[in-house]
Amino acid sequence: MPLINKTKYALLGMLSKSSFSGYDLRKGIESNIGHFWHESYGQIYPILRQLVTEGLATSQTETLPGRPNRIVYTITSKGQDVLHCWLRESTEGLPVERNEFLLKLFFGHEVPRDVSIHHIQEHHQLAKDLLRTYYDIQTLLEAHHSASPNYPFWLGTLRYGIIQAEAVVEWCQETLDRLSQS
Amino acid sequence: MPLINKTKYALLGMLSKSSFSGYDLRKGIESNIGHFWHESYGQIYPILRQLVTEGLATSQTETLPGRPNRIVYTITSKGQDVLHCWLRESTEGLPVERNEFLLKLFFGHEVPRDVSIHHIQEHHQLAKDLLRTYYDIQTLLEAHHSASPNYPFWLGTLRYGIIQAEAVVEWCQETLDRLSQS
DNA sequence: TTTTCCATGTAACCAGTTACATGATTAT
DNA sequence: ATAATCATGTAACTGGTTACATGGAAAA
Repeated sequence: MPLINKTKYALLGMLSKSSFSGYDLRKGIESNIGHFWHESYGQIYPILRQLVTEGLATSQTETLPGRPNRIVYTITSKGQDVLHCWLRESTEGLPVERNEFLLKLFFGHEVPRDVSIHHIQEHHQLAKDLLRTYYDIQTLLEAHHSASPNYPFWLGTLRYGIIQAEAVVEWCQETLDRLSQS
Repeated sequence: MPLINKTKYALLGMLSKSSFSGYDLRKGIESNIGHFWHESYGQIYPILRQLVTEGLATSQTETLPGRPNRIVYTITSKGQDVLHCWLRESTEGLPVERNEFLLKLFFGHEVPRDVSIHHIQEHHQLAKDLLRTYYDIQTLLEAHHSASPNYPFWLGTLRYGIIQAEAVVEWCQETLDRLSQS
């Protein structure tokens, strides 16, 4: 059993909603949870076959004329058990991710003040852009999925991103003020 | 030149403040920027020697009786140039980090409602604890470093953590409400 | 007396991305 | 004509952690 590789569960989670080929899984992950989760083909394809050998999914090859074959994976009840078991487990601690932007800011005294100010202004713009994207998604989510049983959960993950991005926008304003006047 | 390995710059940044041994660098990184940056010995020691061969740092071995030898590294002016050059570069994009907590929440409909609620309550507690830690650090920072030229930058990185943690606390309240009533 | 601290170092491993190969089809 | 899409797959690489080895000193 892997220590930190959660790709398996991300794939099982997607397969719990519907059957997918490897190719579609990648796209589905990107569009549904792409703001906090990525998977590359180099991970997806080997692990899908692993799921089959472990009995957590089955595969059927679709042959369509004039198109490449598709291998469609379907979760098994054993796969659902494994997914549910993982979903019940607590996530331990907040993992410390490396933040290169903060690393540069921390050593900001080494370079002229306006260098850091410029970095923060760029960060500010990124956060505002991201926020607008999130607001658009929120509108779409409400319009198309507000009746889905998944809605409160999907809205929850989206709101997480929104609140974080709003906080970053505020921080940029506050910090630009401080660096300008001190 | 490495594509994403920034350990070199983290080490140069620390060395720009003062000379360090590998052992002390680890501790210094942990206590100064440990909330957004980690380094392990497996990275530190090889890269320190690499800094010396690249002329970015020099090393002197300290021999003290009854203690293990220490190898103390000092940044060179070339090392400072390299650091300053990196500090001026823009950080591109916000890297998407994997968030296992959100992954579980996204698939929350697969398990009973109280499972997700429990996860959020735990997350809430973690965020509140982290926030108290940050507030304590803020008090210490103000008391001991408010006159330092580094102060606005160090405060900036700390405030970033505070604002993010406050946002998470708010989100937990909002989301617990929504999941309880819907 | 057992654990922790000091201090350096490396081998083995794990996770993950990138870049490529293949080749037909469809859109620009 | 050129590029993008569909679709699977893998080898090579990079980044990073973990676990261990060494061994004396000081603290619990």
